Amino acid sequence: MAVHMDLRTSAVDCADCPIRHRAVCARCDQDELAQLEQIKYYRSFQAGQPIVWSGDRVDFVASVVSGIATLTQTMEDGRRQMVGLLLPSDFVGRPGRDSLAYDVTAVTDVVMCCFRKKPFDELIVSTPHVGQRLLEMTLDELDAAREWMLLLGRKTAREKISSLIAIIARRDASLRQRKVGGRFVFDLPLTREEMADYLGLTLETVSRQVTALRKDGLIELTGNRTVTIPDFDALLEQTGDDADGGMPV
Amino acid sequence: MAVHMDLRTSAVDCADCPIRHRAVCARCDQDELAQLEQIKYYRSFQAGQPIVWSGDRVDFVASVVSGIATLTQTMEDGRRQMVGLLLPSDFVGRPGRDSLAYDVTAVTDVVMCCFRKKPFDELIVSTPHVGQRLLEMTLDELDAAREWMLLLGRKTAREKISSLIAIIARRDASLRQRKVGGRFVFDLPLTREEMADYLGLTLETVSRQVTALRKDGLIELTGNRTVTIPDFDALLEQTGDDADGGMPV
DNA sequence: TGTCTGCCTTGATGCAGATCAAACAAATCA
DNA sequence: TGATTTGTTTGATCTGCATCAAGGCAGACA
Repeated sequence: MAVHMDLRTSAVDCADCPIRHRAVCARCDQDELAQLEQIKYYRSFQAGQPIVWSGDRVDFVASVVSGIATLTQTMEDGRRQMVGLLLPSDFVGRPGRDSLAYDVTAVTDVVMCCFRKKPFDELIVSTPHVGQRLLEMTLDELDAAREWMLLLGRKTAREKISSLIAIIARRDASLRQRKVGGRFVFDLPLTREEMADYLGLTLETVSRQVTALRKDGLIELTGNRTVTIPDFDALLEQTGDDADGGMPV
Repeated sequence: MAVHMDLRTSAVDCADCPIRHRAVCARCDQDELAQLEQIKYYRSFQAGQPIVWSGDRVDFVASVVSGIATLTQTMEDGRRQMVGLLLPSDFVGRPGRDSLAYDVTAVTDVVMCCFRKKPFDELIVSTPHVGQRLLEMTLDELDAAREWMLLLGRKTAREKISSLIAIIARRDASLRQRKVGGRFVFDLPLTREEMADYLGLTLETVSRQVTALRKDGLIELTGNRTVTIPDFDALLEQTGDDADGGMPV
């Protein structure tokens, strides 16, 4: 078993921060940034470690700086549904409430930029740009959640897998500031089981459908995790979404 | 076919508004309210009428004053998934973007309190309380969407129906400022097909499961729409959620 | 070197819910 | 008054995915 420890990583100047222009602080001016800097600290989590348990009191909100985390809901009998996938710059926590309704788990090693909750809540009231940016990010997440609902409620297993691969490819491209046209290579950050939890399927069905997409030439696999999409548009046709499929950037 | 017309109902003073204390204006002081009053107007929609089409340009955001509306996403081949259920005081529209990613439809006759979009966007920047309240409401909606995702991805048909009935009962009770304990009577605002669209089922399955719940004595029906819940806790046990199930008010 | 252990694949079988089909009930209309 | 429409129920059958079960593969560790 790995050492269970929360590393305090050395502080990073906001000016050098890799997520400076996308995170909740994106709109802040120098003055606001200085205030945030006062209440921030970094925490690291190892792959597989819980970050927050559902219902537990948390005294911080945070941005993902690097790595990937998930939000999951679990029923009493163990059925699990992923309800959020957090990539760098995504925000965790709920201003004005001191616990979350779902578990937050580090999928890879994760570094979070945490803000002490109470002063952060006050910042939302006192300075405009944090709240405005948070509203915008929350609206984006709501849109994503609604698209996810369509996937869960109405798509077939094959459409679900194709959609997930397309979503991850797009977010990966966006983080790396690339475009997904033509041939595109990236790493799946999730195991088959995590993909199943995302999609409302079993891991066996995920495995079968991934194999099917591979056999149909829509994706290529190097090992279990590295995916090559030879033709992004061809993959999109398998998702069930209409051609124009929205989502700018 | 009914007359297709947008009624301009007579203006209502915000002070007398039935949703004054719950809507996006809940936190506003007199001064802010006066500014909102400047840019607001009422619109009525008849049951079944579209309010906004996905992708269309909209020049307003709005609160539902009375009646019920739905947000739905539709795939090319006609598969439909409801992604939002709007009751009085709920908000429609996306500040900073001039179209929506889903259709908005009046289920019953609906009255909306609309705000012209451009000045509303400016209000969000210039006055704090509208943006803060909107953030809070959006976070609530996101939580609800995530619970809905668990329902869509992992619950059985019976659990879905029980959950939907419990949700509607709770929201109905909240609007009427009652509690749902013991025996509780209310009207289902949705047809079987709309329930199916909400739950990611077919209308036949909805019908069968409603019948099953009735035969098991968990609900009683008067006509197709009026539901009596003789024992709310017994119904909750069918939802698959853990006993404490969260959600204050 | 062998043997765990975690993750993935593949096969056989079963079932919940979809699909197809028909009939019923209540409301609206001619 | 009967005819049409809209929403609902019920039955018969089908099927996509879950479930149950085994085995494969690569990296970690003794």
